[in-house]
Amino acid sequence: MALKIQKLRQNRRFHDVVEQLQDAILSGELKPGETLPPEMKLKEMFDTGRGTIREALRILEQKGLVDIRIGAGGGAFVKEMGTEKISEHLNMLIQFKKVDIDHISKFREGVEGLVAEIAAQKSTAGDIEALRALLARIESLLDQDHSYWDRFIEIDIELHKAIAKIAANPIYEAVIDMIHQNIIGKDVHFTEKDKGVLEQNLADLTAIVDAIEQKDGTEAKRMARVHVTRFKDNLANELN
Amino acid sequence: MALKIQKLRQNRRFHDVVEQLQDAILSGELKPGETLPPEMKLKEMFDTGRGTIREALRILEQKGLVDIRIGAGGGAFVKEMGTEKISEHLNMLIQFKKVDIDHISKFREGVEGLVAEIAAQKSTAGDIEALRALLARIESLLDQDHSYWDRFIEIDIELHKAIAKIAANPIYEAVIDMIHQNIIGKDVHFTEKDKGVLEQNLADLTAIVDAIEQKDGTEAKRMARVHVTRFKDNLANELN
DNA sequence: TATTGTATAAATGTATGACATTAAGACTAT
DNA sequence: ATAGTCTTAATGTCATACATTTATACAATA
Repeated sequence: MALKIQKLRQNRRFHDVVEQLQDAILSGELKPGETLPPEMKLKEMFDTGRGTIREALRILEQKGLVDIRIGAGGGAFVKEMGTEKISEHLNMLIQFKKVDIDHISKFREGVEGLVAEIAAQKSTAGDIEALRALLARIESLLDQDHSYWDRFIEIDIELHKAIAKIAANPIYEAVIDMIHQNIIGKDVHFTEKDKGVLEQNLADLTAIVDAIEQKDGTEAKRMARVHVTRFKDNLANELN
Repeated sequence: MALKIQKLRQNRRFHDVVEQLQDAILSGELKPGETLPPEMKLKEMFDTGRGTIREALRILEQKGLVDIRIGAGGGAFVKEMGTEKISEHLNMLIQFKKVDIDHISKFREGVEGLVAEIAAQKSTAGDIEALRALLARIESLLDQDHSYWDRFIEIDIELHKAIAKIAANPIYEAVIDMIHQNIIGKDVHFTEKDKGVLEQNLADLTAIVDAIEQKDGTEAKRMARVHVTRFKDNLANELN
């Protein structure tokens, strides 16, 4: 026979502790905001040394599952999970040169296209109204002094998130979120000469919303992809 | 002014240790394969207790930056970074959010479609050869006793991963990986009566590979989506 | 000669106990 | 009311001892 060997994982007690606590959290047995028992209690419960417990807690903390606060009323608080840790890793991969901006942009292009397409199929009148409100906010931004233009990206992202929300699939939302966290913090600043770029972006976004309103999935997808590509190119120029 | 406050991070010595070691790794000062100094040495170097060092090492390990082996010749080995942690976290995220199978499947449909399309554009003769080899393995599986058929899913996943590899974008690979992690462990078993289903699946996969070989991205995408959808439906029936 | 056993040493894994530090809350004094 | 002070519950850190794992060298043996 093929002799199926399972690499035997090293017996490490803290690993067991992590697993059990993680299961409790992911299963919802321990809800966000609640605290795990204090180290001394855990030490007794698992019948192990305090060091072991602490190593387990460090791992859970690094996984983003708990938040450890010291002092009275402190302890390990179960956290609402988000995408921070994922983008932390993404950033590490970028530093390690395993991933570059182009990879991210290409991925974003694909996913935002899918999302826009689905949103076009599912959108309601209320959804469109919300999107239009965001477009209006961008427009009013452009009427103001250019020192306000940095907020453009923020609202742009809000709009993409709103579209993802319409698609009504939490995985798309999470993935979109992961990508956006990576765009934020790039710290770009727009000057007077960038006005054309921003107007172009606004035109793109408007076209996407129009297509979604008309339930034209194909066009929504196409424009979303065009927009993302153009966005990346501009960002590359800004950072150059 | 807007008063930009930075939440003051709690003074925790192990955090400092992590930072310094992480910098050394990310900057390339410590290269993959090399080991950090042993705990006792680090303890001296940082002038701190061993527990503190160990907590720092646990964090680095969880970050996927080092691999800790015990025994003589062991230690903390700097790892070649990969995308595992990203898929691990994505996976935790959807477990935490209790995303249902249907959302995952719909997402998978979209992403596998994109990946197949890109792979069709980038595939080389060598790539096709590898894919054909996997198809052959599935075929030979079907010739055997049905007790072997459970391995079908494994190879199916291998094939999808191979396609993702051709697309040559680590982010897609990570996402595909996350999806597959979620499918595995469903523990389906095929019986004699499922032969038709498996043959259908094989036909789908063959069609995908054919399309990729002919650089027909549109068809590759279409078939990938069909395959994923059909796969889900069958799985649902098996589990029912 | 090839294999099997054995001793050694180098590293991580674990347990225990003591003390330091932090921060919330109660209580006091002004 | 506000500011100080004490108490206390928690995590943070250090030191020491011992357990366990594993690579390596070396010896014993068939």
